[in-house]
Amino acid sequence: MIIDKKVIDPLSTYNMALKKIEESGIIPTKQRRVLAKILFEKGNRHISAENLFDEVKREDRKISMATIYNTLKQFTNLGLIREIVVDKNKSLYDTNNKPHYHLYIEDEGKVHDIPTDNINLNLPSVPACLNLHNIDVIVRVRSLKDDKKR
Amino acid sequence: MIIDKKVIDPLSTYNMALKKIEESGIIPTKQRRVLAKILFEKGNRHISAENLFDEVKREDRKISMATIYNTLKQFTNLGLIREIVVDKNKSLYDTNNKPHYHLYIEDEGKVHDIPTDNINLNLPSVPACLNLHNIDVIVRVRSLKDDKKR
DNA sequence: TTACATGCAAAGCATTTGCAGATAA
DNA sequence: TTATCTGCAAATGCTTTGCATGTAA
Repeated sequence: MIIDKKVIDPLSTYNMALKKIEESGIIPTKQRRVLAKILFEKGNRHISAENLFDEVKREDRKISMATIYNTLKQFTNLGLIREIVVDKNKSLYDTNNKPHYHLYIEDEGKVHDIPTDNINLNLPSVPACLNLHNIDVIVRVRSLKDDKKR
Repeated sequence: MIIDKKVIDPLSTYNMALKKIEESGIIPTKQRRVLAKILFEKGNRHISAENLFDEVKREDRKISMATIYNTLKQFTNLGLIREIVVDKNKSLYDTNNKPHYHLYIEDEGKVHDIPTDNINLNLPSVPACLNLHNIDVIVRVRSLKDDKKR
């Protein structure tokens, strides 16, 4: 299996995000710029609200959880990031907005991208009364070492 | 697209569940029998803890939410049902324990089964260090009438 | 100046847990 | 009898919200 670790021009992704924020009518405040930087400068990420909070702190800044949640929702609505539902206990946000699937390592809580061309998904067409929104594919695995658990 | 509505011998599914409960060492108490009946007698279902609670009430019984949650977890551990994560706000439990995928109608919160042979999923093999647990495929759709929303 | 954004603390909500009383075998 | 189960109420943990204060343009 090939796990996608390719970083697709992170700087331009960040700049594109900033541009989208400006164009969208919301103010590119300090907080939003800091969060966009963390989200997009390092390439494709799968990050939780709490992780984001910690990374902000690591840069000697502070952004409240309320703002982080608000911003994540706004960025999601702008199509900059995508919420991925792999575990009901914690929302993860995916900065890769190109089509791809996910490999979820359950005992580590880690998510990796799988390029769509690694999965041959031959879906019959959706009925006319329904609007296809997305197809989520989550390959759930466990590290062998933790196999006894659960 | 063919949505699987086929009911696969619900009575025997219920009996198999009862048998599995007895064999597993947990006591087949009144509450567990009532819940197994609701879950398995009507064929394949996708039900939440709250829905279950209401259905119990509709039969002029009462089982506490604590017991419903505990029982759902036990049944999941026995492999009788499977937790499906389509929306982080509510857990759904799937009584169909054969391989299949899901069609999720987002604006209705409804889930339908899709037979695996309707989706051609050609997955490369998983590395030896990882243990394949499950592959979730969720086809997310919206009713056209609700398309303006969100 | 003024609409919009932030952040604190409180609220909300699904789920879990502690524990005393109840029940199955 | 005794281990196990049930159910209440309280606790938990993530997420959202109300609202006073702060900020960008």
